[in-house]
Amino acid sequence: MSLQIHNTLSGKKEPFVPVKEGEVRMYVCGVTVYDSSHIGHARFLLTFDVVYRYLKFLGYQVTFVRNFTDVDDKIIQRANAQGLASEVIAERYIREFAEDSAGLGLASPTHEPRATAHIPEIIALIRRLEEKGLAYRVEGDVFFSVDRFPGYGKLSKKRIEELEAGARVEVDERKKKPMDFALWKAGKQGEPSWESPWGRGRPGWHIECSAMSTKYLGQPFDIHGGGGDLVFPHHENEIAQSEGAFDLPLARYWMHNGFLRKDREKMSKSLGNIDPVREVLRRHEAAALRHYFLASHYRSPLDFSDQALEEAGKGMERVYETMDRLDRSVPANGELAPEPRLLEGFRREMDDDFNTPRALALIFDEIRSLNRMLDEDKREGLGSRVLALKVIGETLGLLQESPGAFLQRKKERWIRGRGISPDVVEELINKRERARSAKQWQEADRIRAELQEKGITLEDTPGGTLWKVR
RNA sequence: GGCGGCGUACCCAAGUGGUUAAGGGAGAGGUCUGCAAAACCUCGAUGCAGCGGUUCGAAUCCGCUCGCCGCCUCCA
Repeated sequence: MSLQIHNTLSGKKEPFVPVKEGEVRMYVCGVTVYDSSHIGHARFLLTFDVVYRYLKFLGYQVTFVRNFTDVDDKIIQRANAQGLASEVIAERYIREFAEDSAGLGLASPTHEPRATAHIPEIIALIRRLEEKGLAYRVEGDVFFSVDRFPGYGKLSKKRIEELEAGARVEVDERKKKPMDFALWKAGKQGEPSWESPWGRGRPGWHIECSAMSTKYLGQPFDIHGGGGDLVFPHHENEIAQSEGAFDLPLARYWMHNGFLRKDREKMSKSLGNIDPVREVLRRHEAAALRHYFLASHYRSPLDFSDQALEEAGKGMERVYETMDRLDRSVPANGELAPEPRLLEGFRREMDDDFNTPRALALIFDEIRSLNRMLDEDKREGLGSRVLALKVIGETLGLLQESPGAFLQRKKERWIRGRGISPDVVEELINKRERARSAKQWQEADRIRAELQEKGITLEDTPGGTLWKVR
């Protein structure tokens, strides 16, 4: 069995066959940089981060492109509201995005192109559409004519007539059809604009992705991804533009992730129910967030809550505790190869449209089994199994840091939040140690209770007393 | 109105025709321990929103009902 991917185009899982053997080219629609990324963005970012990592794990040479939309109505709005240039706003949030991205432990895409750096390509593409009679100008604007593209609606399974009937927004009267969309917008005072055959202006939203994906990946390329809300109209329009221009499919596989919800409603700016990535990362470990996302399938809707994240964090702690235990008791051995059975199991699950919940289950089964081996002091094959576990963890983007570092940071975060000094804790532990060696159990237990009161749990191990936070 | 999705144990969540319905969190009992903690072991849905139907066999297919959500407008 090989990799199967659910393709929005067909609505079914299909065997994945790349255009070019051994290579995968994928494009994922990124963010519009007018505000901080929120946790809903984190879902699509992590979804495709894992897709990217897994394809590499399978041995493909992957070219991964994720763009920034850095010219757009909302950026302009925001810039004007703050009396700043729109480039300043875009720059600010691109920088923030890089920080969040690092915080989330995302692997860097091959290219992260910006719309404003591809104006010539965009103009060339629009000209081509004009020449082919798929676009028309009205004053300084250029629109795409959906009537001239027969496949319009094939991705979102919509029919143009029905869209017109259900149109709820006021239509620009200058358009031939209500569903026609802007490829180029005439420049206005106080907006960024570029010279073009149609006068000064700026690109419409959808055209940048067509121009950039084709530039970096060619056409057709393998995988095009994004959040489910981009299916219509964004991706539908990309298809119309690119396929209209070149008479070739744009992408073979279209992948869309489900939404993150809060209190059963989609997270969105307009509802005001969003949590910025940076704030969530202040409260929770990135690994907890990742576990939480991976524990459900990428296409399912998922409800966000701090409690769920808390629980996911506990699971990850168990994993890291075990890894820590293994690091301390299994000597590193460069000669070992990762245990193939475990890797095969992982592949079997992931090949089924990236079934990360199953893959996670595999990890936890393995964690239990390894702990048991340590408990029973059995060591045969332990090294290869640990190695395989690390490979899998890395492929899912989990286990990106050493267990020691993870556990230490978690402790420090907690301590800092409560203004407790580690020195004081250490001192109490020493005091208890003395009481214990004198078999003064009452005193020892009193100290334990005192620390427990503060949320600190003691763990007596052969190597001494360890402490951990709740 | 059109299109699509969801409803599985206390909570989260896999599984979409066939041995015992994954896994995580919480809970109960146990092993270990001076006592704990951690780890491990055991237990936990005779049932998968409800009702019918197809089938030798259904959580899984079909129909209806109830409840929830998304897209159709900027949105990951």
